[in-house]
Amino acid sequence: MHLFRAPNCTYYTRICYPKSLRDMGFPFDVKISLLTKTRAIAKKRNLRVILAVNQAMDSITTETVPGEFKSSLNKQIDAVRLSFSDVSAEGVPLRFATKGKIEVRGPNLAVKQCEQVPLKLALEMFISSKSKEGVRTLTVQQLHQRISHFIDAIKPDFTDEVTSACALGYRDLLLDEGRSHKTNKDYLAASSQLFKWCCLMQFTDANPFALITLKQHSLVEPNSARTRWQKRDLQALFSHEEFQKAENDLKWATLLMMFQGLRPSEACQLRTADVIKQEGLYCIKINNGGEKQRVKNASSLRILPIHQFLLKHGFIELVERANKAKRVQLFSYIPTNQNEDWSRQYCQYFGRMQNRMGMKPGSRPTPYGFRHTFIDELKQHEVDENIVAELVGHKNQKITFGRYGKKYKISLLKKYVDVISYDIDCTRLF
DNA sequence: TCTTTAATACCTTCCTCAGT
DNA sequence: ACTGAGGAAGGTATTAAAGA
Repeated sequence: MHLFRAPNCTYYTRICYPKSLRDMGFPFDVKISLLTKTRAIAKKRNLRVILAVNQAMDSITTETVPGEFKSSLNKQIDAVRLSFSDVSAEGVPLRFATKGKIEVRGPNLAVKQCEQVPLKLALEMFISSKSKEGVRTLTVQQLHQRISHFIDAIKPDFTDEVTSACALGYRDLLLDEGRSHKTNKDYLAASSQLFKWCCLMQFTDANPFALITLKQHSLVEPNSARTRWQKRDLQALFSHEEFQKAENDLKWATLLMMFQGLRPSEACQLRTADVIKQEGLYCIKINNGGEKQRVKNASSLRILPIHQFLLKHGFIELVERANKAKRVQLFSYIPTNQNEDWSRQYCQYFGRMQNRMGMKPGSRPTPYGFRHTFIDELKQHEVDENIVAELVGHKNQKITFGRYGKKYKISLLKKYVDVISYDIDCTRLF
């Protein structure tokens, strides 16, 4: 019997049976993994597991059937592991020394003393704590909305009233209400987050949502979740008078998505200064240098050579005109409402235009679909996944640091953006 | 043990509807 | 046309489990 340590504090305990037992027909050994914050906690927990296994082994007689013993041992080990949930990550017991009295301190919260914490108060405190984490306001708003949905449905008054049975009942209710699988998962995750926080605050002993799952998997294939634009859709769009008479901003933003694979918001927030020259080639720099300009995440930062189609139809001239007019933003789109949503105006104009074209919401391809189309076209042309990932700003974990870590040359990327060709007639567009 | 793959948690953005 | 609200999906990081 020995302990060894694996990276990131996963501790494995491997228990090898003594030879005498192996001779009796116990050809297996037991492997237990424990994930903890510190080595000290892992050691303590391992000792408890080993104790349980030792006790079980002592009960082995010549009558013991190996298969049955294995399953009963597994149950005992699980029971020990489950008992760890009464201990927080730092190894501090969650139970109070003075049970029932709760003391809360926070910058904006007076010291409170009460027998139980009202759930709505806990929610407000959680939300206020969450909004300090530097996440987008919409994220916090969405969390609030989804947890409120749970509270309104089940109507518990206090944090410690919520049992796993309540949580399960709520799950069933969600399943009846007919949202998508992923949305249901996110609803459950929101409430789970609240109770996780309640555990840390010592408002509750356990997270009632911890073991609640949805089981049935989403039937939607990940790569067909949103429909791409087929070539005939693109041709129909280009030859439709609604698109031809649309504002230039809308046309150009659309072209940027089609030919460069930009996200709608990335196209809408482009500045004139983001069109640069590198290695002698015109490029678009996706960055967060401007006022209110932002990127989705670190891997979104990238420099893209501009596609020949855009060059041919006057993209550089457009930028130069904007420069001459001393415009900071390339387009007239501005981040609207408190969410500072850059793509909203564009997406709404585009959606209304599609309505006029007779394309029905829900079944029509959407602006984000241009990005799917871009990626899919490159995929169909057997372009290396790493190249595509870099063009669209995805993180690619397959590239090993130090070996393939260098960025591709702009001239190489240029060769690949130009692979895009939709073969559409655009003589009347410009 | 070490590596690879699958599942989950969490955050951000996009899409649509209804009210004004 | 603009907003708020809520549903839906995209995407990364972390964690669990399986494989070699």
